[in-house]
Amino acid sequence: MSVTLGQPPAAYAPDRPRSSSTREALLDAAEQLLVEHGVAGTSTRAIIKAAGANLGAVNYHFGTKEDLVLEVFARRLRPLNQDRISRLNALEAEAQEQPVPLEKLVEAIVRPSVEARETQPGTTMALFRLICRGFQDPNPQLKAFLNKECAEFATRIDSALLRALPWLPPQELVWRERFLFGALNHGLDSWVHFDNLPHPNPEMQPMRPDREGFIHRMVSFIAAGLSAPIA
Amino acid sequence: MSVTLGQPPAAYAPDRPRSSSTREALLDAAEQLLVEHGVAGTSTRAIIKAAGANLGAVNYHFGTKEDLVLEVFARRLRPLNQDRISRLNALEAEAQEQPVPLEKLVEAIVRPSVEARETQPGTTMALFRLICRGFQDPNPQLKAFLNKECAEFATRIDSALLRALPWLPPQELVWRERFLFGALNHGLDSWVHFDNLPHPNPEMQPMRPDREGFIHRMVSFIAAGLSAPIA
DNA sequence: GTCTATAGGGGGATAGAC
DNA sequence: GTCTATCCCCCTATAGAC
Repeated sequence: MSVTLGQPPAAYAPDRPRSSSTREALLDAAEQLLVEHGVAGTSTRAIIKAAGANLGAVNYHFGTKEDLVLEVFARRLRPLNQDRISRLNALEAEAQEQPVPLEKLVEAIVRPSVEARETQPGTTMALFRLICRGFQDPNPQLKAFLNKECAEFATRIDSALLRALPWLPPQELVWRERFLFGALNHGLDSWVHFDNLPHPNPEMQPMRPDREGFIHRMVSFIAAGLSAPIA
Repeated sequence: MSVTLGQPPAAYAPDRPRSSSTREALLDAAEQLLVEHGVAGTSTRAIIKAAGANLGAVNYHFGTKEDLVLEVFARRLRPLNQDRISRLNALEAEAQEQPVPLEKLVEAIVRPSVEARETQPGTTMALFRLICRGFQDPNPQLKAFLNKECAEFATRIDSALLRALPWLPPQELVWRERFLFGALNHGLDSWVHFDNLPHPNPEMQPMRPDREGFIHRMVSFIAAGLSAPIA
């Protein structure tokens, strides 16, 4: 029952987005689906379908679904934290042994997240939403992996903040940093997925600030919180 | 091949926690599993197994898995927001037409979350973690449902905060409230699931404050952030 | 109200052809 | 490196007995 003999094997989805390889296509497709549906809500089959690949390719390139998911996170987190560390290096070089001003440090945390779209080709803002959620994911392995990826930057920012806030006991900084990252993650999520739902109070109908306006608002709130007097 | 004829039908898990009904058992079991594994990571079968019930019971009492999940949230959110509104009423009565001080308002937001375990019998602290994650769940229906459940309190706290911060444009408050709830959710999550992982800097090895200490730290940070000067 | 049985659809992983 | 076929599992929802 052979027909049209000699026809070359056709790609299954000839108009799928072209990536440099199947591996990249899988990562790109997985990233978008994870953003939309979360880790537990995304199946390997959905990923391969969106990537125009097949089940075997996941096993070949990543081993398991979980390894693929971790690489999706790592691919974006590595340059993000590198950017943060570079900014910290620049600030500390500029300050010449003096403590770096608090607002500058907070900006070094916040800005790379907001600007990732521009500094990392292919990154969508929605990606950061995924990272935010990852830190609260029920899967403890994912949480541990993300913490490991951020460990170097975390150590650096800890000591810089302690120098900027010399009157603050280190034990207090630990908790304030957690509030900081909560505000950052949730605020960024709100900004990226801004939905102009009608507000009961028309005066408070939210407006979406531009990038610099958003960074400024975030830095102001966080710097004030970090500087709060202690009892 | 019948054996031990006449033996009464045994419960599948005779030592399971006794609730007032199958319905309550399902809600209790679902709540714990949702906290541990998230919405997409929790199956109806896992719920019925933990509750010592059967698949039909879910359909009978709730209709679908999703309806069960929404009721798990609603059962805890209703009294939580009632508590917040009651505190707000008391503060406004006490202030007699004057604006309520900012710290008092923030405490009315924070304290019911932290104290839910005591004011709502059966509530575990972990439950709040679930609610926090629900607001970032990929399922938009869940997010919309939670927003609806919190709408009354949200309206009330908006106007109270605007009175306490008369110099702050309402448009600015909108964003600061989002930072607020991010800090609250993430901070509470850290406190409830405090894991004493070794910190690279021994000085910053975190200690878990008691309930009042935690509320105080949270209120200080948030009140300072809300009061930050505007450009 | 409670339970069993079953329908009907995906799920992850892998073996082995090409 | 890529793909198909397949194993065996778990999923939700429902029909209908008790």
